[in-house]
Amino acid sequence: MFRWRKSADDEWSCTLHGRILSFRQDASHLHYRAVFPSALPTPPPSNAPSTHPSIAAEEDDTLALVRHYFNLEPNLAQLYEQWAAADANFKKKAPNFTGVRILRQDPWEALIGFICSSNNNISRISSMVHNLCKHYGPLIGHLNDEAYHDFPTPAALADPEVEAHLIKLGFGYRAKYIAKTARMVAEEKGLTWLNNLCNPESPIFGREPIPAGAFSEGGREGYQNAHQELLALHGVGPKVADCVCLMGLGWSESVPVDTHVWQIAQRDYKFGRGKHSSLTPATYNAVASHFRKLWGKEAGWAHSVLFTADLKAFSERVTAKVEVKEESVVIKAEPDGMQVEEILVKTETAKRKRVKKEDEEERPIVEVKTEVVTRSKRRKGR
DNA sequence: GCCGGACCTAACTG
DNA sequence: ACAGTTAGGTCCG
Repeated sequence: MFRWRKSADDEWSCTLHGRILSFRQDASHLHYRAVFPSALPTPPPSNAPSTHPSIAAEEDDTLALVRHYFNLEPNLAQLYEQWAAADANFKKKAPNFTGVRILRQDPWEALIGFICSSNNNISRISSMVHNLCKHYGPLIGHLNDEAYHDFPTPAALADPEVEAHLIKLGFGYRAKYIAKTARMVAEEKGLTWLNNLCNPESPIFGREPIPAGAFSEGGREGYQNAHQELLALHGVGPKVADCVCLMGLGWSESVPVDTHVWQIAQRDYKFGRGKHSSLTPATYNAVASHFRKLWGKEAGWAHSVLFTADLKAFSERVTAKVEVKEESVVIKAEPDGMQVEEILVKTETAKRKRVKKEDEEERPIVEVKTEVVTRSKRRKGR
């Protein structure tokens, strides 16, 4: 999710499953197009007569991929109602705060991305992930003269010289985390090990859903197991493990407790005193379990909504404080579909710019709930 | 199990 | 100009 970039006015692009996906949103629809690599590495030699072989509509899985990736199935309104009914603070802090969905990202990419995220800021995380793709990921194609690479495989990052190179690229101490974790996954545990930690209800793209176990305050058994297993990797603590569980493995009850959530827990949920005065592993579990008990099986989703709402409120307080006289333009809603981190970057940079440079003309602000996906446009060749 | 400190980096703060 | 702080933590002793 740290890889999405603005490819044009009002258009965002990223590689996904071997193709470049671009999105544009208007008042009623989310438009997408997919650009496939002109020369696939393994083209079936049997049917390669045409220089511009178009993919038959039946064979194009892009729409299914998009639906899967953006996790569009769950009923947002119903869930918001449920969370608001169970939690007065949620009701107060996150009303009408639509447009936050939990992406179903590739487990391996999520793992490395969140290892990069530790004690770090989003713009640097993005550039780090971008550098991983640029130097170790296969080239998929170009868009507006910009190269688009896929995320590197575990084997590509397991190369012995990776760590030194990443340090040169400014990864800091995370270079070692990435190199070690890549070696463990590539040479020891295997990528299937990681993928098999997925919630069977929302498996990696292309596989059939299978019911998962029963929900409890500590989370389903599969979730607890996945969280536990991930902790064995270097650079993966409880928070990163939960991020991977939630956004890479589809365990919706996972509640990542970072410093910000910890602040919220102390301020609004009576944590931070007595036995839970500091964020120890025990406190971490208590906080996460408390939110699971409160919000239920989709606790991780509710957590992201509350988190985003809170950060936005904070951001607006800051803006109001710095820029007292200008209050005409207010960001009203986030574009749907983007993952939380992505949203936060955009709002914050937008606000910063406005405050500092009086930069007008930011991204158009749309109040939409996009549930409809239409207009498949496909391109082939170059 | 719980604490305190170190840890890469870049942008921001006083 | 420049030390201190912060950013969606983790590891080590």
